[in-house]
Amino acid sequence: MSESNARQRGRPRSFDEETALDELTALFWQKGYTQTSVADLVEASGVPKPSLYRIFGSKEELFASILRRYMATRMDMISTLVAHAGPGVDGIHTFLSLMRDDVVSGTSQNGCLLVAASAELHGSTPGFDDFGSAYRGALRERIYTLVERAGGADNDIDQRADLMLTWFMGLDVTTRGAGDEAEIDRAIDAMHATVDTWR
Amino acid sequence: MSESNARQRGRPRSFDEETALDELTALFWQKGYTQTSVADLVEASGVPKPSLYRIFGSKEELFASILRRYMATRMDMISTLVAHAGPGVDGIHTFLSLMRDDVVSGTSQNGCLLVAASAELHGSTPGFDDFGSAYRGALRERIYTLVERAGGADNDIDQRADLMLTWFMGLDVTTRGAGDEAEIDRAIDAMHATVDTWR
DNA sequence: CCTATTCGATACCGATCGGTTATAAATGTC
DNA sequence: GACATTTATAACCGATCGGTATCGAATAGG
Repeated sequence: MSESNARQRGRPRSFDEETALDELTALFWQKGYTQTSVADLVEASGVPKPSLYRIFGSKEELFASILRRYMATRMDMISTLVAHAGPGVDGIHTFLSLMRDDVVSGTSQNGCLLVAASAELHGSTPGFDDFGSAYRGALRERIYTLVERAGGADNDIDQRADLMLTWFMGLDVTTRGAGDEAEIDRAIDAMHATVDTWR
Repeated sequence: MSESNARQRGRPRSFDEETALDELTALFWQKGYTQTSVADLVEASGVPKPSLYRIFGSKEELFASILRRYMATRMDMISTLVAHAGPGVDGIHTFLSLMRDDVVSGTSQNGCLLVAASAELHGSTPGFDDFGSAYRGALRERIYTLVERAGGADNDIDQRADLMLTWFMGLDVTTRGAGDEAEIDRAIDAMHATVDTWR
């Protein structure tokens, strides 16, 4: 509570922190963690280098902050999609259509940042593996509620959620990997067809 | 034909090229392309640095050679799995079981190198995106023949192959992302359940 | 034994890496 | 207007990056 508007004395910042975080996120998203240099970050965000380190500590801590922030907004977005999807098998179809919009022409044209980051940093930079499994866990919860509202036996619901979760990560890979629109549509249509058998 | 045994004059090499390639592949596979330095490669493979550059040209060309080599062996392996799987829906179940062995205790515990590489280098290092789409294309051919032998309408076969392809990439992500054995089993069991509906 | 040839060991290169250290420029407070 | 405080500018740091050049060691052909 006492934190907001607490910045009064001293020279004002030349950048907006949220805007800068958006641009930092976009750059990491495009090029990956390792391939993005601090000089790149400074140039793209307009945040001076000493300020970057004063605020975030290091490149690694900055990336961790960005991943946390991204995780929160992405989970909010997926929760919203699930909420808008409605109940029943039709709700899943609606959800898939909404996801298609985001993947084809929305913000997720480079796949999921968390998937890319955990895949890139696994085995070389410890402390980032947790992001990947946390993402899969949070994503599964939302997919589960979506699938649950379509009915079926408990065991079926679990397995359908697991299938859709794994499929979802595969769609991320396809999206990032320069997959053209037709390839993405084939992947999504295939899921549509499978969902149809859940009626 | 005239190429084999052509290396005669000059000081003999202190390393076996195929063995070295295996170790270079393993290192790139673990740490990713960017996070692996040439010094790491030299240390892990035993190939002196000048020899690395004399034979492969550059780090980037070396990685391209390794990806081509990996692609060939991986496709051979998957073709073998498909061949051993046999016809019918049961063949797909067998295929999934064989895949599980490779993912859990085989050579693919870090996921697919091509998936990781194209995801890492996309957007930063041009010329590697093709590997990803080529991999998905070649993989889809093999999955298609597997699914085709289980029967069904042409349209169904196409969509089932697309589903299984996307699922497959998702399994790669799960495998690489420090997914424990139980999580991998859930992903595979979910596919088993879906395949059961194809009878 | 001499030469051509191929490779290994070592040192080296400029560039870039992530990160820091002045010092000056703005602000609010009094 | 003096002062404390926060930020921006710019130069700078050692380390490491990918890549190369030099030179000696090891082989085959003659």
